[in-house]
Amino acid sequence: MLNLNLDCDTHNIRMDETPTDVTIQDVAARASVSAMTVSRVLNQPARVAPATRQRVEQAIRELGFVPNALARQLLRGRTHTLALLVSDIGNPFFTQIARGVEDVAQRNGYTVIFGNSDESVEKERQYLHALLGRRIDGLLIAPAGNGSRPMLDLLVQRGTPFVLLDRAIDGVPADVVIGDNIGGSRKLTEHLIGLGHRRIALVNGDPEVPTARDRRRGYLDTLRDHGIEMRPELIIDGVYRRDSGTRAARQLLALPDAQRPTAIFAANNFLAVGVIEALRAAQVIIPRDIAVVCFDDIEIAAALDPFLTVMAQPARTFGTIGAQFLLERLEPSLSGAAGPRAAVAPRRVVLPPELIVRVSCGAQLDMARRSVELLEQPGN
Amino acid sequence: MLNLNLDCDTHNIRMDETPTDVTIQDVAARASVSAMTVSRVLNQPARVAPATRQRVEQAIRELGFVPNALARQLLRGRTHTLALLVSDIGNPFFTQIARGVEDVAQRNGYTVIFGNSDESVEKERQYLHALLGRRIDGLLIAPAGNGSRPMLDLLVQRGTPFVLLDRAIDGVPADVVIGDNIGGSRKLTEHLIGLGHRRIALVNGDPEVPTARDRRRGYLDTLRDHGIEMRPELIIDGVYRRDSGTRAARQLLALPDAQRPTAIFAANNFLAVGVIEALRAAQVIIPRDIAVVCFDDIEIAAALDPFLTVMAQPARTFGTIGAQFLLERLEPSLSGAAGPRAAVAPRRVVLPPELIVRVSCGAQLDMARRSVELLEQPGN
DNA sequence: TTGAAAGCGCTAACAT
DNA sequence: ATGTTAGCGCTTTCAA
Repeated sequence: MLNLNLDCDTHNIRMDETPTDVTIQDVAARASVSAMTVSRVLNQPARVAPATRQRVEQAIRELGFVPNALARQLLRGRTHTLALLVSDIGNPFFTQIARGVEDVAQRNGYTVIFGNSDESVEKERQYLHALLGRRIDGLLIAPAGNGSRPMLDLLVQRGTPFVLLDRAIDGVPADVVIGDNIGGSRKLTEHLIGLGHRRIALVNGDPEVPTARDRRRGYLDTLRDHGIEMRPELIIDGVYRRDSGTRAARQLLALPDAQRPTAIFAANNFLAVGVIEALRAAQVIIPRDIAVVCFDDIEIAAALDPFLTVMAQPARTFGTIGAQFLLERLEPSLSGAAGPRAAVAPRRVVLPPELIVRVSCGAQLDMARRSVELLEQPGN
Repeated sequence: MLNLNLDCDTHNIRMDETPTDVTIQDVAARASVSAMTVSRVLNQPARVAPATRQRVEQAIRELGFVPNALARQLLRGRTHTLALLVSDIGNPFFTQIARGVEDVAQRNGYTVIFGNSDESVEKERQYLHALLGRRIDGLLIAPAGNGSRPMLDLLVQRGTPFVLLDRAIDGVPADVVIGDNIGGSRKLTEHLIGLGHRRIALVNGDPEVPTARDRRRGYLDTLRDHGIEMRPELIIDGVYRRDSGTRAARQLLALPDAQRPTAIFAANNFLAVGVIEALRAAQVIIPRDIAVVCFDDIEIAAALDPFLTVMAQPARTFGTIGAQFLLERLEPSLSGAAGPRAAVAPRRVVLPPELIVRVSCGAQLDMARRSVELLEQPGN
């Protein structure tokens, strides 16, 4: 695998030369035209004589000229750049959103800057400042929490359109794309109740986070509707992280037998993984000893373990719709030839999540067969 | 959950007013100083009289002034922006890399633009052009394939430093951060051979992709070293995607009994998931009927299913090291007060992956218990 | 310590 | 169809 460089045209690295940009002037000189003509070839090719155009295009190619977008942006006041600020880039939910945003943006000639606030309002603030400095045209943001308001107000003040993803914030006049956290939470809880569970624990994230609050609400409402008493010791707050789930599960397992839950509702995918880990470590069998359901999908895991019931959200769609909202504000022509200055009122879209119950009789038999044979010939 | 807006200071949306930028001039006027003074307050606060500075700072705050980075960049020729172009943002491997890059960049005052080439050289080309237009200072790229060369040559020509991540490309004079795909592949294959397997299938990605080529090589070399005959029908090429894995597994299952593999080596995490799905669908028990190992980690899944042996790569480190390489080229001062113009030769780092065998006797017993009880009381 | 002038690379608005 | 002028918002000289 030793690769001798047999290539002849390998360019040399000239780190020493002053990295002078190839400008439009250079191209103009090379093609014996004015800078304006080059500019026109770039922006309105039809308005340049074919012969001239060809000459200019060749010069561009020969010089490897790539127009400086900064200069254009400075002049036009538009950067054709969007930004997506999420609270956890490691979460597949946000990754999917990113795909959706990137897709729509790319198709419309926009570039996307991704940022990761790590659930920290401070980091979020830093990012926003950098992004505003870069004069992004619009922002999609999954706010770290209610502490994000001041920054959002600044955006409003500056007139930079933005879209709230996944988490709404009270009183912020912006488009919102969220999931039905209360409804999804209700369905998940009802699913458990329908299976006969009464002592259902909720392993939740930070109650400051809107989604966590709503998931808790759906859980509580459903218990109440079914006349099941809410038990404080079965509700554990934390953060949307694996270790938080592990800790919560341990705490639940430490309860006296009579109080221990028969089912655990993990309010988030990471929490669920943590919970499952802790349960296995404690030799607790899912779902025999304790059942587990979770809000958010764990796509890959679910493919490997059919015993996980999840509430899956159409994450990618969060991104595409959010990006479309933004683009409609940026280019009114896109919003279906709308009125001239019809300032669209903030929109709010609630995307319904989907309950995915993968377990089936067949799967169970499969699992049974699997483990029975397991001890005979381990081969992994 | 109906949120009446009780807030009084909610700013109105003024989409109609011309969104005139607050400029340095505005601040200067407000503070009764020249633009230069404001500029200095921003860049070299120490060189401004405290009294003046305070006045300026207040004006900045009052006007909500955020300096236009575009103008500064245009002037200075440096954007303090890096770009990360990966081939699949949905892959946790690249997500982890992104975290690493973002981390280092942020800490050094750089912004990162993420791009997703979707394994398409054409999309990659479009992105690169947009990025060059934006005058990024440096690029980290997991090239889509050997077809990426022309673009990389352009980067070399322009003198924009870049780092190749995960995939090296012959004859491109740039820093490289890759994993030991051959070595990792060998270990994985040896693991299977050690367990007694002889008919080991390889479910691989596109042979055009360097990592796929290397993983194949490690597999082949190991078979040869152990005197095991390579069987063409057991080597299936495809792409690094779940459905490709599913298809490959089906194909393998369709082989006559005598030829069917006893173990499958999935060359990538997504392929592995597809393979596992297909096997379960066919009532094939892992690892009794067929063992499965895979290159790349499937972190979450592994937490749920201990029967998966994987070759995990330190993805995040790929990102941090890559970003550091870039920054060292951009700001020589970072590279340990190196010589003035010591043009560092291209560096090549090979990060060793780690074999993770999670299955244990305890886990097996756990699984056994689990399924035995399963049919009695399903509760998920 | 502060200011005036010039210009980064590009394009809108006028010429021609 | 092509060219000229001016200036986007900022910072680098050079002066005061």
